[in-house]
This record gives sequence, C-alpha cells and structure tokens, in this order.
Amino acid sequence: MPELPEVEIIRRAILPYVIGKKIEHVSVRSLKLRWEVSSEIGNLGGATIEQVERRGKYLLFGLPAGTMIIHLGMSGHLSLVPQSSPYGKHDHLDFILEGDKVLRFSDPRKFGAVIFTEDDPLRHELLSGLGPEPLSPDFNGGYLYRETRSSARAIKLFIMDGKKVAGVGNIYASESLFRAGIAPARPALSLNENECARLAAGITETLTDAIQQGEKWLQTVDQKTLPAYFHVDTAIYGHDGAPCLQCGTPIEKYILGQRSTYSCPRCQS
DNA sequence: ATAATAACCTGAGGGC
DNA sequence: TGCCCTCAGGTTATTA
Repeated sequence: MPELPEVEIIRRAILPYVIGKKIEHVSVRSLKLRWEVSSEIGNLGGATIEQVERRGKYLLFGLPAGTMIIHLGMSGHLSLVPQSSPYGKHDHLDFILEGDKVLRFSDPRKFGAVIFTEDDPLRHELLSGLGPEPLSPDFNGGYLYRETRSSARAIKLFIMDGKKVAGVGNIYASESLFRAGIAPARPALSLNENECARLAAGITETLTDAIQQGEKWLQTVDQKTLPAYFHVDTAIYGHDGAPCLQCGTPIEKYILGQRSTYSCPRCQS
C-alpha cells in the first residue's frame, strides 16, 4: 500500500543499515512477483550497496555492477531482521548483509517487483516514462496547467497517472484535492491556472506533511526493524460520513476509476 | 492517441 | 466455525 511518502520513509530508515554494507548472499524464495525476479538478483552476493535512491515509488539500490530496482506494489514491505529470524510465507527475498542484519522483502499480494539492470536505471522501461517528482521544482502549477490542456479525464485519475507525476497514489490524491478545494471528478482540462497552482501546492504540501509524520513515527520505532508502515493522519480519506473538518458537511465516498474516492461536496468544487 | 476496463494475487473483515 | 462477498495506499495489458 505504500505511496511516495511511505517509500521515502523506508528508504531513509534502512539507509544507515545498508549503505556501504556488503551483501553476503541472497535467498530468493519466490520468483513470481509482478514480474519475475531478475536472474542476477540471486547472484548479488559480494556486492556492496553504495546508495539507495528513490524515483516515484521505486527504490534504486546502487551496486557496483548495476542497480537493483524494487517496487513494493500494494502490499510490499522491506524490513531489517536478525539473521536468526525465521521467514514466513510472504517473505520472498532475503538480502543477508555483513554483520547481523538481513534486509527482507515481503509482499503477500505479489504486486511488487525486484529487478536488476546494469544500465542507467532512469532509462529502464519501468522508469523512463515517469513524470516529474512531485517534490521537485519541475512539478508546479504551470506544468500541471500545460499537461492538463489535452486531457478530459477526471483530475484525480490524472494526478494518479505516473506518466504525469510520479508517486501520487489513491490516498494522497484524495487528500491533495481536498486541500486544494477541487472536486476529484472535474475534467482535468477544466482546471484554470489558479486551480492548477493550488493543486500542485496541495500535492506538494500533502506529501511533505506525510513524510514529516513518517519521520516522527520513525523516531518512535525502537530498533528500526520496520515492522509496519506509519499510520497517515488523513483529513478526508477513509472518513466517509464524518463531518468535513472545514465545514462540517458529511464527507462523501464514491468510486472513480475503480478506486475509492473521498471528497467534501461543499469545500470541493 | 487517449481513455476506460480487466488482470495480476492474497488476506482481512463483515454478514449470514 | 465456515462460507461468501467486498475491499485493499499499484501498475500494466488489453480493449474500445
């Protein structure tokens, strides 16, 4: 279920435990994820993890011979466990690191992916089409206005399209639109410049706030084993029927593009 | 070319 | 307790 903030928090959390660490060996217990686990992954023993970066919801592990790309899908998770820790049904990969730590990839629904590429990962077919990072200067009201001119689809679906902007998922899409005061079903091209500016700011602020919440949560987690995700404090997602925080009108829930959508009928138009 | 939908997979929770 | 149904914070392949 991780979106950009959750992936970013995982990245920051594991950073001190994996940077500069050698992978002793890799246990691949399940090959069938969203795509088959690259054959190179099982042979990463001896490689040192030089860096861990993020692009959208993808984690990029920089290794001497290339890059391991990890996506967590809907139910994926990374944890740091002792070497003695027994693996469960959904613990598909273990990266045994020098020292006592194991970086463990778990994913009940298997929508995640673990891919290796020796080329520039940003040129990889999974990443090359991604839109700008929402927390970079490339993403702003002007960009959103230009890109929406030719799109009649609902604005919520538009901002969830990774080709338009990377990393915005179902929860933060609803949250951002609420913050911007824009109805999720509005055709993208119906937004004017001012509304696009508000929405871009809404997305940026929503994601930044969530990352800050995640940072706080991290400090409360004892050994940073990352047993779970932090719980995001949402203003509208999951609050159907409850009074809107701004005006008290009951929050509505409906389906848009096969996904649950929440909005305030009065504050968002 | 763009946009709506079907599909991948498993578990949790509610109603009966 | 068990069965059936719906839903779940993602993304691509297929269809229209």
